[in-house]
Amino acid sequence: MSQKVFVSAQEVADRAGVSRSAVSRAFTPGASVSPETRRKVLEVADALGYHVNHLARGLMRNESGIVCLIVSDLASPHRSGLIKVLTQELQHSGKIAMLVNTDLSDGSVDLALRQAIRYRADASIILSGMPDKSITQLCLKSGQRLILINRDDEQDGPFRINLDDEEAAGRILTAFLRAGCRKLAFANSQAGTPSLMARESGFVAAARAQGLDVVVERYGWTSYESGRVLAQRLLTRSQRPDAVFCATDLLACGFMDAARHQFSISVPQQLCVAGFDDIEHASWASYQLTTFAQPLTTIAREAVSWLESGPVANPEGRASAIRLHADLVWRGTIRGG
Amino acid sequence: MSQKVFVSAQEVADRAGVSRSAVSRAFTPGASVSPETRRKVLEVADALGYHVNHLARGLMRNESGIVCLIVSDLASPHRSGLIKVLTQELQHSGKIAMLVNTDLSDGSVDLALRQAIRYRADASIILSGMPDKSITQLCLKSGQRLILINRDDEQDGPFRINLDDEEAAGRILTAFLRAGCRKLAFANSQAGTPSLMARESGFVAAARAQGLDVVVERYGWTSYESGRVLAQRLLTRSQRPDAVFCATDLLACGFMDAARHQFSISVPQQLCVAGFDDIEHASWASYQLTTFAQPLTTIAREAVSWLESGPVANPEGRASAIRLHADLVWRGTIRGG
DNA sequence: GCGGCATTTGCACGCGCTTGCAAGGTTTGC
DNA sequence: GCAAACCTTGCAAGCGCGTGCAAATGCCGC
Repeated sequence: MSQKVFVSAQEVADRAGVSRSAVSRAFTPGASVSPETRRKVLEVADALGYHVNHLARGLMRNESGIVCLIVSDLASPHRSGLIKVLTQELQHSGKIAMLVNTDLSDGSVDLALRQAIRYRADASIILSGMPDKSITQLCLKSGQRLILINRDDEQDGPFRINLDDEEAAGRILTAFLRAGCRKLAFANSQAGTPSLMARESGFVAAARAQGLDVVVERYGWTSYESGRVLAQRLLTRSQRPDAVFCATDLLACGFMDAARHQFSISVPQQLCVAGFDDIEHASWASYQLTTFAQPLTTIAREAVSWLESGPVANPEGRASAIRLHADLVWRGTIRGG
Repeated sequence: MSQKVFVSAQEVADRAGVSRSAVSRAFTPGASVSPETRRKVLEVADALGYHVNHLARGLMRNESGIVCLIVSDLASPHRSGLIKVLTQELQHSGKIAMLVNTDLSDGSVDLALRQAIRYRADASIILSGMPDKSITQLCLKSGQRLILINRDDEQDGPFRINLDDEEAAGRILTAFLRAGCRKLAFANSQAGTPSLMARESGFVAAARAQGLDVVVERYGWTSYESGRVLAQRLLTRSQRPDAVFCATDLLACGFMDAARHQFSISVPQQLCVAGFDDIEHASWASYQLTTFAQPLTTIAREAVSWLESGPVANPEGRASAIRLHADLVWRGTIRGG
């Protein structure tokens, strides 16, 4: 293929009149090398355009510096926002992100993890889907660290970061009730993701505790289009809801557009709407959606700081998880406030 | 750090009763190995959870399989859409994407390219910013391939993929004129990206050719918020424009929201608007924006197929670039059609 | 001037893998 | 039946680097 000819440490050593080990040490923080030698080496290296080969370094150090991000539906606002802060935080701590898109086939989360193993990634962060238990075990046994974000898994071993979806659902119910709503609905996708289901069941349970029923409708993917379809279904019922909690902002946007433009329902006068994620459009003038903000930065920081925290205390991958709080962002789609 | 203990080829060899070379060959397509040996090896490998170490393989083969994506503003709809198709196509051709976020400091495109060199990436694809010429030369000299997307650079060596922005600008002018608009405006960000500037100058030039003037306004980043500010500036002029070409859909969304909700101007009756990119929201009911579609899939395919096309014909990095056509997506923000 | 110590340097080995080379085994043609 | 051709296989070298170890250097106090 391409004749790649990178400058090697040997060339730098020769030009600087030192041994190859000296070059190696010059690029290793804290190594035993005199300041003057280091300076000389760095100078020559810069002039020659030398860069440490991280493939080889990873081989020796048994630590590649690579962290694998496993994600599907990568173009959705929430996902891309999360990826953005994750890459930022990772780079900040000297690591580099490898991105695996799992949109294609089905068992591809497993395939993605295998890819991570091949490149000897220090860790994998899973944002979508759910790996098979066997492959999870393989990763852990190999010493790879695993982080699940909003996956709410029962498996022990991986580090899990979740939001308190049920609690949020309870809060939004209170807001609906205070606005005088009684005919409640929940609009969900059919994805069946744990966090989506937690929002749903949390909302239903909270309503039931108040003696109220919730009409639950699920359809398709977590997308704008699904939101429209859900509106179609929920707003044509004989008992039209006066408050809808959408599992996601994207659904909420589609829902609102259908409600306004198709059914000429005014929000929030005739219908209260809430979403989840606080994607960018939620704040746009056309939506002004009341929703829950995902603490993206906190999630990323927690993930990275767990990675930095050294070896797992308990060798037999002990359970470890945190649950974060989602702030309610109050805008204009719920009356009162 | 973490005691990573991956299964090695030696262990597989021992268990399968073959030499280490046999294992290596079993995992190399087209290598000289009997079908039976290969089967045996793969079986044992699977049982043991062996995975070829791509760091070591990359070291030997002088080809890591890594392609570095260098990008800023990663959460914007257009960027994330591009990243999505790029990762897809790369994975399809057996490569893996490394993601470098350049949001932080300024010279960080250069830093990103250095990172790509360290990991001996087979190629780098630059979606944002502009690398220094010296570092570009270093990459090329090292045998790294370079792709610039929508960067419209003059440098020879890198492969450049661009859109025909000027031609698109001409087409949108025709559409405006046909709708009876004569008071033209162009809303741009201050980013000064070549493609944004090409849209602007193309539009201005086309208008001038028709004897018409264009009011050009530039402000801030390429964002929704900037669109609102631009609307503020353009719609309060004594001579209010009746047609605005926004350099980007995001700007157009902000512009339209401000026009409607703040100035109570109806689109397209009183004001025609066009954007560029065809991001997802452009098709949403609240916007129905007439815009140009970036041929994302084609861009990604062209990029990857250029990577696969083997060594550069001309050793001294010859110029090589393509210019793609942006389709006009006709929706509801221009009268007539 | 010299022994003791701390610092710096070079040597050589190994990380896990690929691959040229030659040896061994099997098939084919005559 | 034997040589030539082919397919497989193992050996060993080497990819670029980090690092333990021992040798070399420099410094200090006496």
